[in-house]
Amino acid sequence: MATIKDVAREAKVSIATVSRVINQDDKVRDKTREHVLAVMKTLGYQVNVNARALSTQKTATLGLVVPDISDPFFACLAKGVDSIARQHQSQVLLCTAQNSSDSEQQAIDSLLQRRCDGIILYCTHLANSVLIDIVQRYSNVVVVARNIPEIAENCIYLDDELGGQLAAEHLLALGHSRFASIMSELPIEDPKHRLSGFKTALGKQALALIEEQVTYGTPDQLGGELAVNTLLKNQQIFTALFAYNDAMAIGAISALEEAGFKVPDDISVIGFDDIYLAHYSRPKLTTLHYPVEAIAKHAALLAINKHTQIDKTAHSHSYQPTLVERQSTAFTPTAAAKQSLNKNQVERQN
Amino acid sequence: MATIKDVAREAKVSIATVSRVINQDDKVRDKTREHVLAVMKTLGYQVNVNARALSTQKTATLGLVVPDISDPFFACLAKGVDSIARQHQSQVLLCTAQNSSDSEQQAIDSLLQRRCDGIILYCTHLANSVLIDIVQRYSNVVVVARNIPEIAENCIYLDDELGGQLAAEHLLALGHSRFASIMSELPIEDPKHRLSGFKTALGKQALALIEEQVTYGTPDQLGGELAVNTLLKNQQIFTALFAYNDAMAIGAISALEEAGFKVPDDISVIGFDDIYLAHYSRPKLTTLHYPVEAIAKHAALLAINKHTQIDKTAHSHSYQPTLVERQSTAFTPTAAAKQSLNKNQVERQN
DNA sequence: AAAAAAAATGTAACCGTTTACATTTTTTTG
DNA sequence: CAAAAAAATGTAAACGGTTACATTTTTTTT
Repeated sequence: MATIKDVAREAKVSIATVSRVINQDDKVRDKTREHVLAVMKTLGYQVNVNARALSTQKTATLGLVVPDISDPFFACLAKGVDSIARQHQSQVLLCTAQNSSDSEQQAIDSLLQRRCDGIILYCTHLANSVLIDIVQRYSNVVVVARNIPEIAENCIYLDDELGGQLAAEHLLALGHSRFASIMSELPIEDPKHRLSGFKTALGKQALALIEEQVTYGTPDQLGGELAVNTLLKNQQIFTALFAYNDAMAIGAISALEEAGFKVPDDISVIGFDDIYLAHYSRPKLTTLHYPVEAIAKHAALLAINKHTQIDKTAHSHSYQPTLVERQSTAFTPTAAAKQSLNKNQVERQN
Repeated sequence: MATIKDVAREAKVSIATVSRVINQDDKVRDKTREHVLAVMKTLGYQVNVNARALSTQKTATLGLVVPDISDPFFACLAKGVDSIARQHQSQVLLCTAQNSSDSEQQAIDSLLQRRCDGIILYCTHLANSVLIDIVQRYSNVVVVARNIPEIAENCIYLDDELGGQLAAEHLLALGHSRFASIMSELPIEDPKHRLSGFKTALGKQALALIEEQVTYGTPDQLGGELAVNTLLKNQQIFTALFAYNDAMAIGAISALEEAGFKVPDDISVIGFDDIYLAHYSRPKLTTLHYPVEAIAKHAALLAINKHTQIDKTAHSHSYQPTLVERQSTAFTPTAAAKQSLNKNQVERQN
């Protein structure tokens, strides 16, 4: 592949002049520039950005670590990061970590070794202490979906506790009183926070969610199916189910319908994330919207130190989920009856 | 960030020795190695792979261009490429091209500039002539989902024509005789091939698909909805619908049910790709399986010139789709009646 | 048209590695 | 224990760019 030297030789100018043409420096005579550009074209010259990075100490690269890029949630995250990268003439270097802390550590090392201008981490296995160490050493690292006090400035996360509360409040408003939940078994904090928020809101109505009504599984469709089957096998009775995410919720609906329950007529199911799966499924999922693209963008800007472009009035480091009502939740049969009674009364009054 | 010089100075050895430690060269005394490793650790040293790339002319990077990473089809493609990259101690550099040939060209340039060891392209806008030029100049470029004779050795693609045929044969076997199709409006060849195969198979039964029974849209859920609505508005009558991909098929089902048709009872819908959407949707989609991960892996190996690891007996440069029967297709009402008649007769005979 | 000022171009050091080759140190051999 | 052989370490040139500074060329001024 042609180098700057080849171009310089061919164009009979110095490499400095070629470099100026490449970098659109205006201190080049038009005639020279055109000549050099022509030579570059015939040689198919492409600047070597690795060499440039060495001398400028900038790589125009944003590193991203996610567990699995084929999961639509992370694909959306990647999309958000990519859009910021694009705005800053940068590219995304994608690392998938295969669900182990070793693999996550490796991914991070390889991004550091590439001297990414910024690094965004969605880690599900690495311990807080490791992340703290990394962020303190390398300040261009941002941690997504974790709230670690020691490195609060480099964390962007969703208020999962609030999400759990909103889910519970929605189901309570529909008249439900018997709940169950299926959560992710991964060693991260989100499921704990979501569940804790859910329980808090139930507690306010003097309702509870006991241990037997919660089962765990992998945060995907299959995990949802299995988790619901465990609930059913254990004879748990419930009319409303809170799932860790949309994929699990969809798996849950499958398993429930397989078992003869109608969603939402017999059982209401609420998901989390609001990735586009939620639209595709039948019934369309009621879920909590996770502003993942906004979070991704915020994280990316933070990572490349473009704080100025972040709308700080709108968001601190914490984002809030919002309820999206679709068709997988409904009034409980009894509540529905009451509701229609009320409606009749209202109609009669009119 | 610490450099090799810092380590050398601190460890009181030459940079060559440090380099040998980094690269696990065995010509280093154990004692020296341990000492250097210790210094590297305290300094938090990470090798600068850009500098290394300059000197070794290898970047351990695989470039990938796709239209949109949040589309699960491309996310699967990325996953396949990533898995090969991982096997070769490499990383994936992801470029999304925003549905324009300019954007695609830019993405390719930026990957060339990074001197990726191999480059995999899924381009939906760039003309064949441009791709031919690129591949002829840079032999480590592989084009996915295109069959361009001039650069056949660097193309990996699906036999879309066969896919269309299989779809038609499946619907014919279910007794259908009135067809419609919704295809992608993007300027690529896949939809043409799929439709052509579909028509060929219909032709063999002296059936046809006229122009009015085909509408076009963006290859996503919304595009599917709109395309079906156009069909319905134009009073097209059909009992079987062939969609360009699963997302359009799901959109189509939405629109059909909205219009009062039951899928598959009134109208059968067949998709294409068999991405996991196909499982999530209700009814689960009958579709043509697109071995996208296998194709991605094959392309990645080809791009990094590891021909030896490709199972050539199993696959040339062309892959074949396979029919996956799920629940979105069924016998036509009349055929269903006949079928049950046959069944009764068989039962009576027994 | 010569001198001064401005613009264009060139020279060379540097970025952080790897690696062939030179040199020094250690081990083996007789 | 000295010489030879082997092993370990160091030196310096490359890799392909950028850029401060020096030099040359062109333009402006008088």
